[in-house]
Amino acid sequence: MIKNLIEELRWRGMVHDIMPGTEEQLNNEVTTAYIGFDPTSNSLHIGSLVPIILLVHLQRAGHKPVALVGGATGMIGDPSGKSDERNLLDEATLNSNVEGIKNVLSRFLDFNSKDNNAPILVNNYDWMKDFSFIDFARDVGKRITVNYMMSKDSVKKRLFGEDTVGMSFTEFTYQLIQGYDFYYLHKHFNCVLQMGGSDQWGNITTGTELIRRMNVGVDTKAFAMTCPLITKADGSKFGKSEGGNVWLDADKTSVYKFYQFWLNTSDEDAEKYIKIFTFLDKTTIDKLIAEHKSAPHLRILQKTLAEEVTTFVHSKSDFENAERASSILFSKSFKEDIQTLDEGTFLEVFEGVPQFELSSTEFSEGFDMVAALSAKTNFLSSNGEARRALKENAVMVNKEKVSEDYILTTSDLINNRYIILNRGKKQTFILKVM
RNA sequence: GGGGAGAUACUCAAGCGGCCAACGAGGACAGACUGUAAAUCUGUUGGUUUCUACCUUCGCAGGUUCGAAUCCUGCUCUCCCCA
Repeated sequence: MIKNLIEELRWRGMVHDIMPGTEEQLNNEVTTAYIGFDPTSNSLHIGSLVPIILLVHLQRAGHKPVALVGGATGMIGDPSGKSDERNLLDEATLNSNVEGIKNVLSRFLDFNSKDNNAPILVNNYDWMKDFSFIDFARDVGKRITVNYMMSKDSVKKRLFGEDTVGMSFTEFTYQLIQGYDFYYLHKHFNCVLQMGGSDQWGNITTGTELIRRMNVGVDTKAFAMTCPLITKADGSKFGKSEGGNVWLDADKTSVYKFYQFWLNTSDEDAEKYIKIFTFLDKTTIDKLIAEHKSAPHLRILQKTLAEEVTTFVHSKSDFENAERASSILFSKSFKEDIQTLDEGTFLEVFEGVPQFELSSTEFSEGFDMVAALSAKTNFLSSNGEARRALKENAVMVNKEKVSEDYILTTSDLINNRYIILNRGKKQTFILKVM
């Protein structure tokens, strides 16, 4: 019934720190464990994919996952990993963020399930909102010494770091509030394990400590486990594409872009990511890695990674469209391939590619490249940028390089209607003449 | 409360009366090479543009000057030292 979760996570490279006894606990009985999500935005990006996947692994291993949305903690601001004091969000924003995050989480975990290890979703605002400051100070604050709190890295870094910016009392309190969450879930849901990214270790252990001190004399179980933060081999920040975050929401990051993000993973990272971001078993992954090594130019790892993650986050058909769009846009026989698509398929396949519609009269008046890239369409942020791109020899019309003086005509139209514009190989735009 | 330092483009960071849309570094984007990889080399990195000029930007508001990111006054904010 229960599978060895920790062993599974270990070979995937998803265990960073683990409290002694955690593995035994998970192997002995169905265990309730939680992970918190910060409502700093109204959706989640791929940075939150790891904790989501952890919860799914947890459930698949037969345990009960709890997803906590930090409606209360979001009002405070977690100092972990931050070198600056955070700006506070107003309540309205926070509420809509909480809702947005609940929606995203619901796509991966079925909170309506009736199974006995069904996932549950909680919001810490529900139990924090009526907790008075005095009560909190007496019941919670009294249990933990300031000395203990100060020893946490997140605090030390802000107090004694190189360029200290100081830290407000508000943020200092954060770990206590998060610690209380764990205590609350422990008490009301028998939740004995908190997981999270490695930057959460300090906050999580404050929780286990608090649980022990609030249950003096009782044999209390409380465990912690963190997974490594996702890094990239070249040291740049994981999860950014063309300067922006990669979101789990098709409205914010199109499926095409999402798919492209994973496809562009470097060899070195792909090997690591396929273990973390997919649910493929060890044999399959080992085989893929071996295949990739013998023929790296085929990019089997990247393709499988992109397929698996896109299907998990979006859907099989979304993945198929994104893959088809990609294979056409990057095809050597682009002209022929594109002709084979009928109108409906064309639109479906290129759904995630930025598009602009214009009337045929507008078009026949003569469309120069600056107009097509920016002035009329806003594909690029300014005419200047369009000119720059043209000067850099980076612009293609239907995959053929053009210069600034090129004028678009009806002979450029594909299927009498579309023109594919490229800025570099990776930025594609579609011009639709109606 | 007293004393000192500072606020410059995405970030760090020069500039200290005209030569400043502002050195340099990082990042980002692009070109070449490749495998839509990595590394490397190169270019670009405020806006409009008839490519020449103009417009907006160096914390905020005023002032001095032919002319200010640079000088003066006030304000706001940040950091450091002393009490």
